[in-house]
Amino acid sequence: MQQDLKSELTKQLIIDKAFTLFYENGFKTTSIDKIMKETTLSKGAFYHHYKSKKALGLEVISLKVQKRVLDGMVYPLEETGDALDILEHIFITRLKSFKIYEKEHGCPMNNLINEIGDHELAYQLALKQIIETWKSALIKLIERGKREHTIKPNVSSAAVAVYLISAFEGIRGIRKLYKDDTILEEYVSGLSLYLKQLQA
Amino acid sequence: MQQDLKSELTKQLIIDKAFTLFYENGFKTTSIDKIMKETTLSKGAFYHHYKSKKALGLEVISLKVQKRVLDGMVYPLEETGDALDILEHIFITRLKSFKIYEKEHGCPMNNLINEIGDHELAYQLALKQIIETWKSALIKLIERGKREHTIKPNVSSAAVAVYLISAFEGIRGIRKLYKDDTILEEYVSGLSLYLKQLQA
DNA sequence: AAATAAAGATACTACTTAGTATGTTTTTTT
DNA sequence: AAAAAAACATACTAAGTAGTATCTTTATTT
Repeated sequence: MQQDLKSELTKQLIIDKAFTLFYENGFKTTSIDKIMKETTLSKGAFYHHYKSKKALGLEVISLKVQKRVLDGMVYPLEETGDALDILEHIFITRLKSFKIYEKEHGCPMNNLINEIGDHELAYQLALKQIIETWKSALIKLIERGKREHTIKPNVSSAAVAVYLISAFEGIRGIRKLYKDDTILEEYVSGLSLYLKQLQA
Repeated sequence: MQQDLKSELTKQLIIDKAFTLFYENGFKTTSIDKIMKETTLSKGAFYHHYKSKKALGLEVISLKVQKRVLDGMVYPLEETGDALDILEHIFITRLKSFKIYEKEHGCPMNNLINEIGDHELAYQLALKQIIETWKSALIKLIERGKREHTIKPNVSSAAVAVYLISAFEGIRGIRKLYKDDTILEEYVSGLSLYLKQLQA
């Protein structure tokens, strides 16, 4: 196989397996050995492509974790239509569409924020960048809603954005503790109310 | 020293040091050796009092972590006065009163929820119980607010309770990524708005 | 085709981990 | 005061950890 392509495929394979193991079992308790066992490649292969576990962690965050948030929570905000409807759709419909697997294991980003968000500046920056991108996209949509008179003008867009993100990440952690969706439905109900009150 | 008192003091010492290390460095990366080095006692002493690290973790949750939440977030809900004022005071004033240390390291309970909330049923149950207690106390206060006509009657108390808890835990994780309080102030602003809209 | 470099494998080091076995010291019971 | 039990200490085991050194295999360049 062509060398640069082979190298790229191997790195992607490592990143994919690493992401899944980090998500299911946590970052710190996932060893390079466990990751490479999943890829059926060797430890030598890993250290040929990455200089350390930290370097891998950063790539997993900036590639896999970021992509998930962008695809699921950011790009959909850029659609056309009523701003509040879009918010409702993303924060509620999407939450309800999660598989049991995703409900059990929470949000990959939030898991990392709480596990390693205060340990290394590099992780902090990589994770913060995702949050900032998300927040900016939310603010942009809320501002549009104000201009189009579907959202009350006298609310701080940044405040609403931060409050929406906080509650969403919070509930994804808390849901892990439960075996059914009651708590999710209560969150959805609380959020619906919140969004209705933003209506112009 | 009297034996049962000595035993109790040693266990308390271990739990205290364990809580701090779990909080600062995470549960999984805190070893029994590190904990016992802090106590200046030996590993033998540890395994005389606890049968495993898991047993210690459960005691830390049900004693230290639970106590913190009860003292800071639950008991104050039982005070007399306007229900919304109490909510505002606890969720806002308290958040602002946190030391840099607590802002940097987030919420001990939320850290544990996200680090080990999906790993062991026993941890899940212990953490869930704290959330349920908190939620019940919030519902009780909101119900009182409705009876006293300070809170709108047509909102679901459980939904509001869950939404408040979610956002609070969420922001305490997210704050870890930042070096200043801007994000906290935006959260507070978003929450203020939310509470005002609950006013009867 | 030969030389070179990248990709990957194997075997290691030095260290950390939870937990155990067995010892000594301190307190309590008789 | 002697015996028993609890509190604690020391030294270990077996398994796991990140990372390195050195090898073989595969692809690229000349």
